[in-house]
Amino acid sequence: MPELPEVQTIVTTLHPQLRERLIQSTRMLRTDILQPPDVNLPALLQNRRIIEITRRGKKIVIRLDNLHQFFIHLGMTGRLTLESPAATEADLPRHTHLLINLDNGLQLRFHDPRRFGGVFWLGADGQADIAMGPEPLEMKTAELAEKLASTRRVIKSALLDQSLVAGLGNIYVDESLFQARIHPLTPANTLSRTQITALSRSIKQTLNRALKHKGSTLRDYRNSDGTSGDFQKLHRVYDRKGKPCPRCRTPIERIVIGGRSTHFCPNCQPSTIKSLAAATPPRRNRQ
DNA sequence: GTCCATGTTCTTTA
DNA sequence: CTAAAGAACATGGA
Repeated sequence: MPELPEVQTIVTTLHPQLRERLIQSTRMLRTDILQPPDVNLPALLQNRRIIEITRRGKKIVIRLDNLHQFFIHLGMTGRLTLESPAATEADLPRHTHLLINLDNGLQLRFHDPRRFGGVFWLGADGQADIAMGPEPLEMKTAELAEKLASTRRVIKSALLDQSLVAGLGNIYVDESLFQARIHPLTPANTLSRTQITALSRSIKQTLNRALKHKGSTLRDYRNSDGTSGDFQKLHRVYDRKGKPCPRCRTPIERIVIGGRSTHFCPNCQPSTIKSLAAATPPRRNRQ
């Protein structure tokens, strides 16, 4: 759920509150959210000072004074919040998995009902960005072009692949493709130079607008202080099936691509492949 | 009961 | 062999 704008909002909020803080104690209420499963996280964090908290793709990376680091991934429903400690553990909200008590009397909490997220210990040598593509806000158009030329997958699926570009998810891919006027089923390696230039710009603009509004809250996402994002009000296609396109009033369509719901305007985002039907002819019986 | 969900990874198929 | 498509993961809300 949380994509780059949501994760960045959390990191931006948390950084000034976490930097220089001493970790006094750590409590794991569930151990199956930790990777690798055999590390003793409470022992590794005890009396360590947090140097900084940063973002890479959708990962929240925390670096300690001994140069060890770990990251938290929020998956679909994860929350990372800073609050006053509960009187007892029974008072904690259901699905709270990790508590980190700080020397300013506050408590960092990881909460995740579906548990698609988790805590990943990297230690001194682990790298947070193995198999991750460039940061979309920093990538050059040529970089995007090179990545897209290397795959025949449809553009919607390609942009969701974190090894291609890191940080985009279902919302911002749909919104970016709409702004660039690209049909989501277009094979990535058939995009024109002009389309790639437009896409590169659209991705950055979309993410920057979302950042200004502190992300999109559809259901689960909250900032670390519990507040919601605002950007869902400005979505042009995502979750707007049947509603009029803000540009041409044609009803927004919803289709499923790679198992993910995909929203687009059939008029503003025409398929450039003249006949998608002809490109994938009806299957004939073999032999 | 059904379907759907802001994500990733493992398995199967081509 | 590799790339791509599909299934699986776990919970809750409509």
